[in-house]
Amino acid sequence: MEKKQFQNDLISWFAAEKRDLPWRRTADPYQIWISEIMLQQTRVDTVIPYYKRFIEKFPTLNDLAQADEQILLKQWEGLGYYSRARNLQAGVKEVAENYGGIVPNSRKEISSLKGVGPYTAGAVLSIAYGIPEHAVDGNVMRVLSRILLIEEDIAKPKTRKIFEEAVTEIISHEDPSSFNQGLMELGALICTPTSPKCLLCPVREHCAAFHEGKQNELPIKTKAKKTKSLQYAMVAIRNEDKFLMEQRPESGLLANMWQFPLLETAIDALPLEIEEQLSERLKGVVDKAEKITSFKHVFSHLTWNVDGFIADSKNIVALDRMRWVTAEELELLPVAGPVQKMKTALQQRGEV
DNA sequence: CAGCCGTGGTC
DNA sequence: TGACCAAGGCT
Repeated sequence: MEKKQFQNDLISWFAAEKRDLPWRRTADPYQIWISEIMLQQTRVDTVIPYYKRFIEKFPTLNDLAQADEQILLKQWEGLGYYSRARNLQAGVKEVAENYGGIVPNSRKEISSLKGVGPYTAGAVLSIAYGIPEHAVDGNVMRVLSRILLIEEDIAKPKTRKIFEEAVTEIISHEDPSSFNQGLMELGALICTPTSPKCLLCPVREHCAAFHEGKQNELPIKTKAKKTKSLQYAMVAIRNEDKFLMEQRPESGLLANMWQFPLLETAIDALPLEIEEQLSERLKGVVDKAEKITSFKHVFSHLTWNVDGFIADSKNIVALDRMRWVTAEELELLPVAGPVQKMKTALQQRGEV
């Protein structure tokens, strides 16, 4: 491949066709960092409103470093992968304390920050600082697997190294930012997973797969395993105008997010069984349980089948990591998808 | 390394 | 409707 010509074709196309995205209107390494974390495994259209609100709420690195975790998680609510938010804040605090508030500009230092892996390190270094470092994500592996006809399985972790070496070899030293973003933009707009638009591709003369007619066979990617399924009862326990909420554990699924008390159950658990198990756990009396909804929630690696109940209680004292809240206070707690679905069911009954 | 970690869109 | 996908990182 003619390296120089490839760089020119890619960068020229990017200059002409790039989308006008909010994080492309700033040169602030902190704001670019935010965008890269939000974009991990998440679509551009989904990220845009979150990014705008987030930058408005936490305009500077110090604003985020000093933020309350509940406020931060509330801003992240609905985006998913909530450990990203907590790792991001941990990384930002490190920069505030150990780097004088300046995002470090070496791969070694920036990679030591919580939540910053090989991709994000290269993205921030190249986009914010113009340093010719590789930033290999799913787009880049798909695009280069076709251009360079690489037939390694991109689902395997060790394959990423092959692409990092390839990018290091061909990256533009004049404009590494446009080069890296150009590869990703090409993957998003032209060199898509299915039916790539080769006739519109600015670098198709450099593409080995196109010449061989193999663009639809690449990349090679083994399939994911199917997810496990779990059955739960989620119970809105009411005492006058308040509901009992509990905060999930500090690690694992939906860490530190809030939920209505949750009980792993057999399929079609009866209201009486729910009352009994909850009274036992909460050391009080839970009664008048009534099923009000039933839904499925699919996570990346498992599925929750949830029966939603409403129940009464009079003498329950909030235990560790629990709190009685009004409908108004409930709106301030960060909650994930399953609890949102429960809140919707409660709203339809006029309970909140 | 494999498994864990969310959500919403698409075909 | 199920399977796959989208600018990954942590353990």
